[in-house]
Amino acid sequence: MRLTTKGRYAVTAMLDLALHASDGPISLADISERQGISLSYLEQLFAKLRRNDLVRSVRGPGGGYQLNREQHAIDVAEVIDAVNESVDATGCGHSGGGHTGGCQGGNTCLTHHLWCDLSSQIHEFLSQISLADLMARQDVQAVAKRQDREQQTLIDTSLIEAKVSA
Amino acid sequence: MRLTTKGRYAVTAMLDLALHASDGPISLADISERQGISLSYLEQLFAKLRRNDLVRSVRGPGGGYQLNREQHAIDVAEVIDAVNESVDATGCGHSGGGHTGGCQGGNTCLTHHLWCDLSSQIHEFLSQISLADLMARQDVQAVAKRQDREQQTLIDTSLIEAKVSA
DNA sequence: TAAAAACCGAGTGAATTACTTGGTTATATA
DNA sequence: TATATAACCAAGTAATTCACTCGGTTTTTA
Repeated sequence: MRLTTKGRYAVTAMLDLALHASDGPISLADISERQGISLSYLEQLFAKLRRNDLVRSVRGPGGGYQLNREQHAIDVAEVIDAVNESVDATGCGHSGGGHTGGCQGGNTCLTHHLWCDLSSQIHEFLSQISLADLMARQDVQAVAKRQDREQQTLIDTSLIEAKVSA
Repeated sequence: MRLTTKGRYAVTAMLDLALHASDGPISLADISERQGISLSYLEQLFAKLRRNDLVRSVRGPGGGYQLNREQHAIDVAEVIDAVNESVDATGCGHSGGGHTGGCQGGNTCLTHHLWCDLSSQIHEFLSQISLADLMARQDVQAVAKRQDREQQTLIDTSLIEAKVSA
């Protein structure tokens, strides 16, 4: 279980999808705008999310991505695991444990089991939080509301600019 | 609380110090041999550990490093924090939380509080584990015993080689 | 037919990791 | 007092990852 900004981006994007689920398919351009993540990076992340059956895509105009399961049936841990899929399995790290490398020559290192414990601890924590849980949080609601307002402002502004240039 | 191999190396090295505390100061060369970590890298890590008062050094022949506190008074979290000391404090991440960056323009991102929760969860877990706790673990005892045997074999071998070349 | 969107691959600058090289200083011991 | 040991220090470096850019193609709707 690697914990990097990559996984955070993925969870943020998935949560954005969940929050706007009622609007039909959501384009990555929308998510990019709202969450401040580059479009191409989102494309890479969603390719992995799609491969892991966490989202489904609709192509063409009006298309975008949708959650492939109910919001309470997707947990944070699997979102992070999906984008971190990197099959190395080198060293002593029996895949899944998260502790790959660090043990020399097939021998477990001193702290091997500690990291395994920690890894499962983190996994346990994150697998008990679903997208539905996140959506119910007050802080998430507040941020989401602000982001929608900001995006609307952007749209209005560009409409005005379009009229001015016409 | 960043979790990388860097922190793991540091904890492994500190645990090695704790396990051989009765032998007086331990040289980094010994730790390097036993734990398979490069000497210079250890030097860098121990410079930070020393700066954080986790170890003290003895220079000259027979010198090395010793724990600067009792084994039960040093926990895993502070060892990791010591080697990860990188004062950025950019973005929304109020230092200590661990979630730096990811929030655009001073605004907290959707999952800001989630990562703060997780970070404190991990910190909580690791701060409750002392070097003494680690030493008491059976798996650690077993690995330590094997490592000492291996090192002794190396010493014996080089002694024989020295005699042969003489 | 044009535009919107997913899909795809290659490349890139910045940061980090783990390490190497090549020193200097301090100190115990022969 | 000479020598070896070991901490201490600074610079550089290959490999990896991250987050992103660029330049496409394919599918689908209007």
